[in-house]
Amino acid sequence: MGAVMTASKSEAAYQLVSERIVNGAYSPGYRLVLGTIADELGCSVVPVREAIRRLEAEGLVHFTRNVGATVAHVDSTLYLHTMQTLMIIEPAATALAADAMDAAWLAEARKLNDAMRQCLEDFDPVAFTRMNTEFHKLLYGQCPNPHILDLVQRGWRRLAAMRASSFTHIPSRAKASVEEHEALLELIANHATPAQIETAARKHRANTLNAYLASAGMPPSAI
Amino acid sequence: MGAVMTASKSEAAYQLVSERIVNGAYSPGYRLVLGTIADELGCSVVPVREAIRRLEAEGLVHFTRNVGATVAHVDSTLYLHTMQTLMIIEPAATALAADAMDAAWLAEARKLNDAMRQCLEDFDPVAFTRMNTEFHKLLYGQCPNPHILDLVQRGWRRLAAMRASSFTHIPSRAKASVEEHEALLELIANHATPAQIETAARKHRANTLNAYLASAGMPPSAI
DNA sequence: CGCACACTGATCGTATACGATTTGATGTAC
DNA sequence: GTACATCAAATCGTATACGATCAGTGTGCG
Repeated sequence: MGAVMTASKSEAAYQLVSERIVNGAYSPGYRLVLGTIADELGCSVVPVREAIRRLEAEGLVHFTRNVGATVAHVDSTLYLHTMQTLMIIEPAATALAADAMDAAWLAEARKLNDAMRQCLEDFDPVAFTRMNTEFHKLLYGQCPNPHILDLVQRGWRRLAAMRASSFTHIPSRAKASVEEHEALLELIANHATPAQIETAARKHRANTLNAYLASAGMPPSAI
Repeated sequence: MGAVMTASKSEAAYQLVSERIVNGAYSPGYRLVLGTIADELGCSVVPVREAIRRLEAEGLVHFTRNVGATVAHVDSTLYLHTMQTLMIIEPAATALAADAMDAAWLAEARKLNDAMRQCLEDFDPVAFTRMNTEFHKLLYGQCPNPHILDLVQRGWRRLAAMRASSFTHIPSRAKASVEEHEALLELIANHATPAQIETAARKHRANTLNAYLASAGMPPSAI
């Protein structure tokens, strides 16, 4: 046989719905009907229900008793809250991952950031966004604390779900972003302390958040 | 009627098991058998299963496919990771809640911290721990970002589950803790910036974490 | 004596079935 | 024309049932 049937149907349902939300195939507000998804997967509603509840815990879907589930609506508040959460956790994850950032890691990160710079010249925002996601994954991916790593990943998944619905994109930040990445890598190359790395990474995230806040006519983040 | 039957059975199962884990009635390693819990609640296994999976997502229980669920084992690593996560998130939540800390709030917090000081003199570690939990809840409880608030609460629930199994208690930190609380309240009373509040609150948490690390012969936290 | 293997009891995973609840529509009174 | 009561369809929530899987046990063979 090709693939080993290790995954449960509940897991399959989770993967399917999750991916579709992150991809944007299911837009915010989309009604998730248990029976429909169950039919599509060729299983009964019980595993689907479990998957939906898991996605609810992740904040990707909204669930109302006896009514059903919908893909979570994206509004400026939700976006703000997600960005704020990431602003706090991701830099910490990055700092905690400092030990794992060796020469090979640095080379890869620099290569990726250079590719992002190239995207700027090519006016390719789609590739830029994809690479930016990859770059940040490189930053926090080696975090040795699984709880923190999980929180960061969930945050990025939520962001992806929002971006897929083209909620927000701030082109004016792109150039500064690449430069801040560069500065951060420089810090890391010079063996800055984890605390310094965290500060710089948070600054980077705060700048992105504040650019959004400014565009929405709101005051900058307090922290 | 007394209570309105708004809660589903799944919710009831979640509440029951959750409370027992946090209380310590179910110790780490305790085997959670769906059928047994279902009988106890007078319902079938389906809602219980859903509750267990939710607790798994929270990190309170460990789940193995086709084998079953057990209350998550507490080891030094898990404790460390949980403390580290709280060290990062709770101070941020506190800083974000700064706006809501008015005179009335300050009075209540001071009263609680004074009561903690009294517990020190009375050598009452149980009341001290309870009040410490309350004090920190006061600190982060007004955080306007629901995601962050949720993360902090989950962290404290995990801590409670560990403490219930008397995993750790560091009496030598108690006195310093009260004094650090005092200093933090002083900062807040003097209208320090959220960033300053976050720094002080993180210092407080880092001290607690480092006291544990030192007692375990490990190096202090990098951030 | 130790190891491999089949067997068994317990438990999980999911399908099916049915009652409970909500929603939206229809009809009627005002 | 509007507001409200009533009803039907859709959907959810859970009970029950049964097949699937795993840990533990006993037996036979090397």
